[in-house]
Amino acid sequence: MPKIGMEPLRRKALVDAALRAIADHGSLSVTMSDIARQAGVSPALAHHYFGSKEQLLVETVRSLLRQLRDDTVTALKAARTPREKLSVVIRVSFQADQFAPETIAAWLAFYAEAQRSEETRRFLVIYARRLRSNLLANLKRLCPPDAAGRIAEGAAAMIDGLYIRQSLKSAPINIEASIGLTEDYVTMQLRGIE
Amino acid sequence: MPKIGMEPLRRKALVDAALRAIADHGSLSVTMSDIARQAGVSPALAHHYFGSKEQLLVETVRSLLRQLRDDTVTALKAARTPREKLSVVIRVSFQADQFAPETIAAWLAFYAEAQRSEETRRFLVIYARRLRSNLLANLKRLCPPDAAGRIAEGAAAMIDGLYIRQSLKSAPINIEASIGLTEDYVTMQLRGIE
DNA sequence: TTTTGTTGATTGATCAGTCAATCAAAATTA
DNA sequence: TAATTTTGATTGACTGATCAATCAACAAAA
Repeated sequence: MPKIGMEPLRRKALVDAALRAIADHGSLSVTMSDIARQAGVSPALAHHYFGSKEQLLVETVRSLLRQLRDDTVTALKAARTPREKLSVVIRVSFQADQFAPETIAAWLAFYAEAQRSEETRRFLVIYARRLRSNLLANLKRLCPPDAAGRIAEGAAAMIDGLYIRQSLKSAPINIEASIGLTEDYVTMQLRGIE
Repeated sequence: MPKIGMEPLRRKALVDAALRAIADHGSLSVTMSDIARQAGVSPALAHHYFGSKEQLLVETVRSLLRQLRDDTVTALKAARTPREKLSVVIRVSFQADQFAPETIAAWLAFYAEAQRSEETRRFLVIYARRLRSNLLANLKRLCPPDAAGRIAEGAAAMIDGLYIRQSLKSAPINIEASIGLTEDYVTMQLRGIE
C-alpha cells in the first residue's frame, strides 16, 4: 500500500477530516484520534505531517478561507456592473455550502479560537478585510467614499450577524431571506445617498 | 471563618470568577482550578456547589443574560416613544460593559459551546428572541407588521454582527460608530416605508 | 541501501470529579 | 451557662480517564 507521493493526499484528507470532525463535534476540542479516524489513518501520521494539533487546525482554517476566496473570485467573473458585483459578494457569503450547519459550526469555533491563537486571528482578520474591501471597491463607484465606507461596514456586519444567528438554528432564516435582507440594506442606503 | 449562609456568596463569587477566567483564557476550556483560584477557594468547593463544570458554565451564561436583561429593562423606563425605545435597545446592546473585550470573548465562547450544549443553546435562543421582540414591539407601532418583522431581523443581525467583528479587534469600530450604523439602518428603513 | 510512509506502544501531563477528614459556628440539651 | 451534638463549609489528597506528542520499528518503493 505505501506508495510515493502520499504527502499532499494525506494532508488534504486530514484537513478535510478535521473540518468534518469539528463540525460533528461542534468545537475545536476534537482529538487527533477523531480526526485521524475520519481520515482513515493513525493519529501518529497526523502528527507526522502537521507536527502539532494546532498546526493542523491552522491549516484547516486556512483551507476554509481559500475555498471562500476561490468561490468569490469565480462568481465575480460573471458580474459586470458594480451593483452586480455587490450582489455576487453578498450571495457567495450565503452560498449553500457556506450556510451548511457544519460549516457554520466550524467558522464559529474558529472565531472563538481566535481569542487565543494569534495565527487563527490573523486568518480571520484577512477574511474580514477581504469582505470589506470587496464591498468597498464596488460601493466607491456608486457613491462618495465616506458613504461607501459606512455601507461596507454595515453590510459586512449584517452578513456576519445573519451567519452567526443561523448557528442557533432556532429561527431558521433561509438563504434567500438572508440575501434579501442584506440586498435591501445596500439598496436603501444607496437610494438614500442620491 | 466558616460561617453559615456562605452558599449564595460562594455561588456568585464562582460565577463571576468563571466569567473572568473565560475572558482571560479566551475559551470555555478553562479548568475548574483556574476558576476556583480566581474565586479564592478550592476546586473541590466549586464542585461541591455546582456539581459539575458544565453546570457552573450554564449558570455563568445565565448570569450574563440576566445582566443584559436587567440593563435593558432599566434603560427602557427612561424612554417614551417607540422610536426612543428602539434607540435604547440598540444602545444597551453596545453599552460599555457589554462591549468590553472580556465580555465579548465570553459571549463568543458560549455561542461556540451552544453547538454542543443543549442548555447553553436554549439560553442564547432566549437572548435572540428577546432582542428580536424588543425591536419588533416598537417597530410595529411605526410601520406595517411585515416590514416591522423584516427590520427587526435586519437590526438584530447587524447588532450581533458588529459585536462579533469587534472580537477580532483588528478594525476597532467604536461604540458610537456601531450605534450609528444600526440607528442609520433603522432610520433609513423606516423612511423607505412611508 | 536509502528514502518515504506508516503504525503500535508508550509517556507525561492535564483535569474533572470523588472522598474522607477537619473545623468552627449553630442548635440542642443538661 | 456549660457541655454536647449537629450541621454547613472547606480542603488536600487521590483516582481514573483522556490526550497530545514521541519513538522505535517495519514495509514498500526507489
